[in-house]
This record gives sequence, structure tokens and C-alpha cells, in this order.
Amino acid sequence: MAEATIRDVARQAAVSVASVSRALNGLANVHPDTRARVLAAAKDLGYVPHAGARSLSLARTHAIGVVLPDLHGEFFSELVRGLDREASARGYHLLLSNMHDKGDHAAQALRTMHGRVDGLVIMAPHIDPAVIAAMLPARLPTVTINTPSGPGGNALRVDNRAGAEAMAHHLVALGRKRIVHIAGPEGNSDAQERLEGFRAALPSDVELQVLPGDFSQASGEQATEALLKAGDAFDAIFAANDMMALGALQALRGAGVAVPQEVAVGGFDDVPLARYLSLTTIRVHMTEIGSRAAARLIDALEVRGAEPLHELITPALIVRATTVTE
Amino acid sequence: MAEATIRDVARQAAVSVASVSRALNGLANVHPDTRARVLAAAKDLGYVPHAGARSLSLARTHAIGVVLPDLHGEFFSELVRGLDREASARGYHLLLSNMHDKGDHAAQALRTMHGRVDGLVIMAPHIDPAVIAAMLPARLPTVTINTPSGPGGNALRVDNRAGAEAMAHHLVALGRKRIVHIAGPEGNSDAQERLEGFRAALPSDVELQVLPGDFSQASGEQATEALLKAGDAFDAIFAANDMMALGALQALRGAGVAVPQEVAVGGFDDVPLARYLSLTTIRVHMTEIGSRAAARLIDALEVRGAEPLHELITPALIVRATTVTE
DNA sequence: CTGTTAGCGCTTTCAA
DNA sequence: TTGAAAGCGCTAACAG
Repeated sequence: MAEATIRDVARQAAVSVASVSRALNGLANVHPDTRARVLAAAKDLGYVPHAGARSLSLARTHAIGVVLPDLHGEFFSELVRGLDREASARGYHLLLSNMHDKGDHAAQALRTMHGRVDGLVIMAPHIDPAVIAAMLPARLPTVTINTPSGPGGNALRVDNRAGAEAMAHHLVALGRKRIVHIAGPEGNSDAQERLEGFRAALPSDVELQVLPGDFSQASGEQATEALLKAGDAFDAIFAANDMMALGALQALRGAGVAVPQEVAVGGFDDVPLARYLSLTTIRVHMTEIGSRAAARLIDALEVRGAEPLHELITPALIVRATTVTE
Repeated sequence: MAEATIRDVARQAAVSVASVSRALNGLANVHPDTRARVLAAAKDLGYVPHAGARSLSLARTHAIGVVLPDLHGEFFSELVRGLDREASARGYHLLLSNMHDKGDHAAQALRTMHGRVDGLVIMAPHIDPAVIAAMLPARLPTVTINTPSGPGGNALRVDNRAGAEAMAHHLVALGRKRIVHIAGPEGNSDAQERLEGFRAALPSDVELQVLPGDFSQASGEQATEALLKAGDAFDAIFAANDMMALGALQALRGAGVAVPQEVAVGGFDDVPLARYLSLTTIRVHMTEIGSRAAARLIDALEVRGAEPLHELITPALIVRATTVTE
């Protein structure tokens, strides 16, 4: 026996499919008796509406597509949690699609979302906005997260610049004069903005040395080890993200360098690990970003004439033991 | 102008919709010229197939539903990453649905998946399997993860018992005689199995004290503090998961108790934090579990006559600095 | 209040 | 090799 359809219910209740649809969807114009019969028949047959068919008919899926790069664990789950919280509260599902591969596979993934979702949340700090725009399935409402986009469309962005500035002011206020920045990957706009904001906020009497990194803990460790070997003097490290800062911390510890007495260390993101290890950092609340993104998208979907909006989220400086002693 | 449909393409290419369908899906029986015209027209119009309509027609969505409880961050992302890796490699999407609420909302979430997904991966260590079975949308292929299910249907389970036994043997081999177990939540089958396996593996000359916990770091910390206050002697703590073990560690450190000299500490899960903090634990590789679950489900979906299978995954003991000195 | 019917966009017999 | 048409399961006019 196949799944019961609306027609089976109609037959069993001896009414038309239209009445079943109306009864089940709680429309007003249904006689109580009819409704009762329909409900009974539906329960009897274990009828479950076919969401796919419903979507096709309504041109509404109540699902939102989520396209993410291969995020570090904590980031990923916090972001998805935020998205899910808002989405499910408002009756939407999440359709996930990691964008690990290069452009080609990603474009493919995006295309297959057409007709499955009502809108898209897309995060791509490492991809040219023009490329993204080109892949987008036509007029699908979209909100981007941390994408270096021009105007037009909804966008949520972390104010990396402001965050990095806050870190700069903090380190300078501590009297640090020879500061090292471990940068993120080249093409990454977050990384770029953090570096620029940091550099711009340093007074001229502070030396800044920039080392390459790739956001991985290992790269932070290596950069720091190289630094130590080179014998250059420095009194602070600001890594473009927490994982690299933790790597730096490890290298310093291994070399017997006192933190924060000799070298202060700051990161960016405030991953759970950072709190645990008392790392001074810039807090980026991914859960909140996720729910805001979902909220904005759903608003755009449901509220007619919702204006596209660019929202800049200012992250907060969290001072912990890697920059100050108690 | 609305989205181009297959009909627009047909008109533009001056062929029937059937030919468009055949051409676009790469069927053999299409004249090269026709195919070329269709491809040109499709590209010209920016045509993207409507996945929803396609699904309805094929009775195949190429999506798998994922129903999870509110997992701790690292768990969640690792599991989802594993699922996604396998799913996207085999051309499937993931439709997420967190099961935070009690049964009612969860059942609702499950129902709305009917007609949107081809199968379900469901994880619910805290819910009665009978309840789950009752909510399942009819004959939807399903694989359960760590669900205390009876036979029937696909199931992946971590061998909690074996893991806990390994920990017991390890602690006993270290000569520990007064061991404390901080347990997980009452209704949770993982927690239960870990306790049972642990208890069963301890020789009679070892004292075991069981304290309640709820898998949160705070509960591990509190339990340990209470223990210290009570003044009972103990030389090892085995927490039912890593987060509680970390809480215990913190409490011990705060009280100036030497780990592992005075008290050895073990956890369960091997979350990233555990590695970082050198916690002895039992490794549960969630990424692998995720991809295996997806693989099994897709096999069941695509391979005719794939036998339902119960797979027991044995986790490994990872010895680190909280139980042995180097 | 209820039933009939025409789609939603696509695939797939079945004939030609 | 192609086209016409039925149909996937549901909703929404439009008549009664």
C-alpha cells in the first residue's frame, strides 16, 4: 500500500479533494461535520500532506537554502544554530549546502536549490561578489554574510575594521610598541579588513610587522616560531583569528616566553576555546548573526516591500589574561 | 519577467517540452541538432530546472532529512560535516531540523519532511524508540544514530559500553581504587550505557561512587566541588562526557589537587577541547559516524534489497596527561 | 458550504 | 527521433 494521498482521504470521507484541502488547512468555509469527517479519515489513513506537492502548487517551499564555506567547527554550528532557531520559530526549514569545492561545484549546488527554497543565506568571505552574483539562481531573495558585496541585496557584515581598531587601541593603551600581526588568507575579505583596520589604528610610534597565516592554528604556531627564531624583538601579537592566536600562544609557551608580561596576545572571533584559555579577543556572536540573517531573509520573503538592508555588526573587545594580568 | 520554465525553452528552441527534458537530461534518443538548439535556448534564457517540480514528477527529491537534538557545538558540526560530505558527494542535499522541543513540535517537524526528502537520519539518545517510530512519516527509509532501538531499520550505534570498559581497565591498571563517576542525564541512553559498562568492568576491590550530572561543564564542576567539600577520598574521576570532565578538571585545579598524581580524570567523546587540554578520553569520531549514516541511508535508497543493518562502532581509548604523566 | 477543474514544472509513456 | 498528453499531489479560482 502506497502513501495515502489527499484523494484517498477524500474518498474515505466521501467529499471532494477541495474540501479535504480546505478542512486540513483550517479554512473557514467548511461545515463542521465535513471537517470532522475529513479529520477522521485523515487520521484513519495516517495521511501526511506531501510537502513537495504543496510547495509546487503554492510556489512557496518554506525552506531557506544555506550556503557556507567549510567553516571551522564552532563557527559552523553556532551560525547554523542561529539560523535554525529563527527559521524553525517561523516555520521554515534549512537546506544545507557546503561550498567546499571551487566555483564549479558551488554553482551546481546553487542551481539545484532552485525550486527547493524560497531564499538563500550565503556566506563567502573568500569569493568575489561578482562571481557569486553570477551564480545566483535568478531572482532568489538572498542575504549575504560577510561577503565583500557592493550595494543591492541584503547583507550582514561584521565590522572587522572596528574590531581590529579596538584591539589596536587596547594593545597601545598597554604600552606595546612592537606589534606583530599574523594575517589571514590572502583573498579573504575578513582577514584583509582586520589587517587594514588594525594598521590604521596604530599610532606612528608603534612598529608593525605583518606575517602571513591561513587561519589555522598550525600557521599561527609556525609564524610565531619563525619569529622567535629570527630573534626580532616584539611585545605583542595580534592574530587575525583565534585559532592562530592559540597557535601563537602555544609557540610562546614552548619557548618560555611570559604572556602577557613579555608578549601580549590577542585574537579575533571569541571561539569557545578562547574563553576557556583566557584569550583576549574580539567577540563575534555567530549565533546572533545566524538568527539575524534568517530573520532578515524571512522578512524579505513575507513582508512586501521590505527594503534591502546592509547591517554592520560591531564586535566587542573581550579582555582576558593574555593581555592583562589580574 | 518570471523565471524561465521548460516551456519557455521549448518555445525558444522550437521543439516540444519532451525534447527539452530529454536533451537536458542527457538521454540518448535526441538528435544532435535538437540537443544543440535546446542547450543554446536554455543558456540563452538562463534556464534553471525547478528541482521541486522535478522531485514531484520523479518521486525522488535527492535530499535527506536530518533530525538532531540540540547538540553541543562541536558534536553538531562534526556530525553534520560527515553527513554533508557523503551526501553532497553522492548528489544529495541535507534538510536540517533540530528537535529542540518536546515531542509535539518534533512530530510536526517530521511530518513536514514528507515529500521533501527521500530518507531520514535521526539521532535521539534521549527519546523512547517507540515514540520515534510512531512519529516517523510512514515508510520513509531511516537510519538512527545512537538511538536505543530494537531491531528493524538501519542503526548506527557507538559502543558506549565498550568505551566505558576501556576506561575502567585503564584506570584500574593505574592502580586507582576509589573511583567517582559523574553520570549523564537520566533518560539518556548513552549516559546509561556508559555507566553500566563502566560499573561492570570494575573489579570488586574498587569502590565506585556515582554522582549525577547533565553533560554540561558546569555540572561536572559542581559535582566535583561537592565531592571535595564532602571530604571523601577518591583517586579518579570518570565523567560520562568530556565537558563534565573538563568541569571536574577545573574544580580540581581550583582546589589545588594534582592531576593525575592525586586524581586521574577521564572523559568521553574526545571533543577538540579535550585534545587541546590533554584530557584522557574515549574517542567518538562524529564525522565518520555522520558519513557512515549518510552512506547507509543512500545505499538503502539506491540499492535495491539493501539489508537493514545495525552497526556498532567501537570507540578508542585516548590516553593523555590527565591520567598518566609522561 | 461544496465540487469541478485547471494548473504548479517536470518526466514519461505511447503513438507517430 | 519527436510530440501530445497524462500525471506526480496539492491548491485555488469558479460555479453551483
